[in-house]
Amino acid sequence: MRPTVHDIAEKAGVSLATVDRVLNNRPGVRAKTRALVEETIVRIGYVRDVAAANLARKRLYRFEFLIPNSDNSFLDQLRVAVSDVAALSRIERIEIGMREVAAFDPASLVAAMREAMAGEPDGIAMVAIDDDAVRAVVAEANAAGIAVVTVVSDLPGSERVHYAGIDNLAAGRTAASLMGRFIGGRGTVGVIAGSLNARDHGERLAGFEEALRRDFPGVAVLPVIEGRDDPKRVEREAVVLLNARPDLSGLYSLGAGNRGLVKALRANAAARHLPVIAHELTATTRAALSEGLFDAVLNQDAGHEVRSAVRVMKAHADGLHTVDAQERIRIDIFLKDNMPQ
Amino acid sequence: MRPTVHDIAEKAGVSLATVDRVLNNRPGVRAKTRALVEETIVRIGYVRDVAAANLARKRLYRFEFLIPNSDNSFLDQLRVAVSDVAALSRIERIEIGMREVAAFDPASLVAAMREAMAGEPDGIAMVAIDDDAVRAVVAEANAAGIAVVTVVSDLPGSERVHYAGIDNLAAGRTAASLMGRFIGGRGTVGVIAGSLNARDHGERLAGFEEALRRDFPGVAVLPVIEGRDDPKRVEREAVVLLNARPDLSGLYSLGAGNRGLVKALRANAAARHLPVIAHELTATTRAALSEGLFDAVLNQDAGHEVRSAVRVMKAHADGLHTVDAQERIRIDIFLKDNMPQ
DNA sequence: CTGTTAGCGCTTTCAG
DNA sequence: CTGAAAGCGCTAACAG
Repeated sequence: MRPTVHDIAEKAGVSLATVDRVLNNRPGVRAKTRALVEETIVRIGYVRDVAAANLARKRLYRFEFLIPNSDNSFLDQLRVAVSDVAALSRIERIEIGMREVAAFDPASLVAAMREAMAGEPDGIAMVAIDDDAVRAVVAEANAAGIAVVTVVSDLPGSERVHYAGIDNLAAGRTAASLMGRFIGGRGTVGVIAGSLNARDHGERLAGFEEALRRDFPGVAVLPVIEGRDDPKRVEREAVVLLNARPDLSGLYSLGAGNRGLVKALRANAAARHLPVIAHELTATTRAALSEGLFDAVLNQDAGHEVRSAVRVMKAHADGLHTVDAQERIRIDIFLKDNMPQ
Repeated sequence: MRPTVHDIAEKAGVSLATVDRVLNNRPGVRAKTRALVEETIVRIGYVRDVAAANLARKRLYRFEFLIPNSDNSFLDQLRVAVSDVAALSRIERIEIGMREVAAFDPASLVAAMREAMAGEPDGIAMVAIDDDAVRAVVAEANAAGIAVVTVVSDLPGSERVHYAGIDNLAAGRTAASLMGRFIGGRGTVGVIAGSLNARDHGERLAGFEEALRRDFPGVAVLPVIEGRDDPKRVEREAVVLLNARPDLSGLYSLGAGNRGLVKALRANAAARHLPVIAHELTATTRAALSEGLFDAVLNQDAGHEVRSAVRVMKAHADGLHTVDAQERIRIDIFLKDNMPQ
C-alpha cells in the first residue's frame, strides 16, 4: 500500500496537522520539526493523493470563456468544445462559464472582461483582440489574481499567462511548403484572407510569403484579397480572381468563409485542378477535401485548445507550473486520406 | 452546493446504503424503492463524485504492457510513453507494468501473455503479431476477464477489446496522395518496407498502391524492397536502388530503419531532390526533415496510443463503454514547418 | 430488503 | 508551535 499522511505522522512522531502544515508549507512549524517531517516524506516515498486532498478541501475552480459571436464553423467548434469541457469538468469541481463578445470589437471584449472579473473567477480565457485597452484590462485581472489565457489569437506584450493556439507563422510556412510542392515549384498563387488586421491572419500570410521566397523563389504571390471571413464576399472575390487569372497555379485560403470559396470553385470548371489549401477542418472544408476541390486543410483542434486553456488556468490556480512544450497546440495537416472519422 | 448521496437519502427518505445500492445497481432493493431513489436522483440533478467514490473504494487497477524488444526509435518512444503514463497513473490508483517480448516471435508473445495473466491484471496491452496461437491466448485472457488491447499493430479476428493504433491502409493512401502531388503525377517511385509479413507494413503498401492507381495512374511503383527495419540492410538496399534507377522520382519508406536510408541519400548527390516520405517522427526523421532530405513524415503518436489503451482498459474494468470514435488515433503529417517543438 | 457505522486520505477548525 | 477530532462524498461490512 502507498504511504499516507498517517504513515508520515507515525514515523516522524508528529501529528497529522503538523504533517499537513509541512506538506502545504503553511507557517507555524519549527524549522527542526519541518526538516524531520520532510526527511520522513522523502524517506518513505510519500506521494500526495490529490483526489483525496481536493475532496477534503472542497476546492471549486471557476473559469470564464469569452468567445466572439461571429458566425463561422470554427467558432462553433470552439463553443461546442467549451460546453463539452464544461460538462466533463463539473465532476472535477471545475465550473466553466461562457460569454459571447461582439467580434473584432475591443470595447466589447473589455466590457465582457469586466463583467467576468466581477464574478471573481480563478481564470478567464479569451480569443484576444490586439488592442491596448484589452492589454490594460488583462493587467487588471492579473493584479486581481485572475489568470488570463488567450485562445486561438494571442495578445503579445500583455500579462496573459499563456496562449493556447497554434503558431500562425509556422502554419503559413507549412501552407507554403505544401503549395510549393503541389504546384511543382513555379507559377502564381492567390491568397484570400479574412482581415490582415487580425493577428493570426497577418502571421499566416507573413509565414507563407517568407517560406515561398526562401524555398520556392519561382513562385509569385498575388496581392492578398480580404474576404472578411464572409462567405458571400469570399465567393464574389474568388469569382473575380478566377476569371481574371486563368493562369492561376494555386490558391491559399488562410481565413474563414470557405463556403463561398467552394461555390466559386465549383462554378469554375477550369478550377477543377487548381491546388487549394485552406484552414480549419469544418463540414465545408471536409466536404471540399473529399470532393477533391481542396487538396489540404491545416487545422487547429478547438478541443485541444480549450482543454489546454483549462489545464493551464487550473495549474495557475493551484500555484503549479505547466510545461509549455507539453501545452503546445499542433498544426494538423489533413488530406482527404487522413481525415479523422 | 452540488447534491450528494446524503441529499438523495434525505429527500427519498431512505438510508445511504440503499442509495448506494441503487447508484451501483447492486441487488437487494425493492423495485419500488429503487424507482423512488432513481426519480429523486434525476430530480435533484445528482452527479456522482468519482474521486470520492474511488477513494472509498480503494480500487486499484493493474495493467500490463507487452512491448517487442526490437531496437528502433519508435519502440523507444513507446516504452518511454508507457513509463510516463505509469508514473502519472500511480496517483490515480493505476499500476502499470511492462514486459519485453522477442520481436516478431509469436511463441515469445504467447509466453509473455501467460506470465502476465498469472498476475491477474485487469488488462493487457500488446503490440500484436498476427498468429493463431496469439489469438487463442487472447481468448483465454478474455475468458478470464482480462481485457486485451492491441497497440500499434492489430490482431483482427481475435477477441481483443480494442485496437489503439492508426489505420494503416489510410496511412498508405495518405502517403500516396502526398507523393503523387509531390512528383507531379508521373514517374516511378520506390518503396522500402520492413517486412510485408508485418500486418501494418502490408496494409500501408496496399493503401499506397491502391491510392496511386486510383488518383495518379501515371505513377509506376517498383517492386518493394524489404529492409527488415534494420538500418544497415536498409542502407545497402537503398544504395543499390539509387544507383540502379537514376530515373527514380520518389521514395516511400513505410517501415523503420530510416537511419540507413538517410545515409544512403546523403551519399547520393543525385538524390538531393528526390521526394521522400517516411513514417514515425524520431530523431532521425526529424533531422532528415529539417535538412530537406525527407519531405514528409507520417506519424502515430505513441503517447496517444498508450494513453488511449489505458483509458480503454480502465473503462472496461469499470464496465463502462468507450466511444470508439473518440479513441481513434490520428495519422499525423509532419513537414519541416509544422514539426512540434 | 433496509439501515448503521466505520472508514478511504487529506484538510481544517479549535484547543492547548 | 503542536495536536485531537470532525468531516469532505462515497462505499462496504455487518446487523437487523
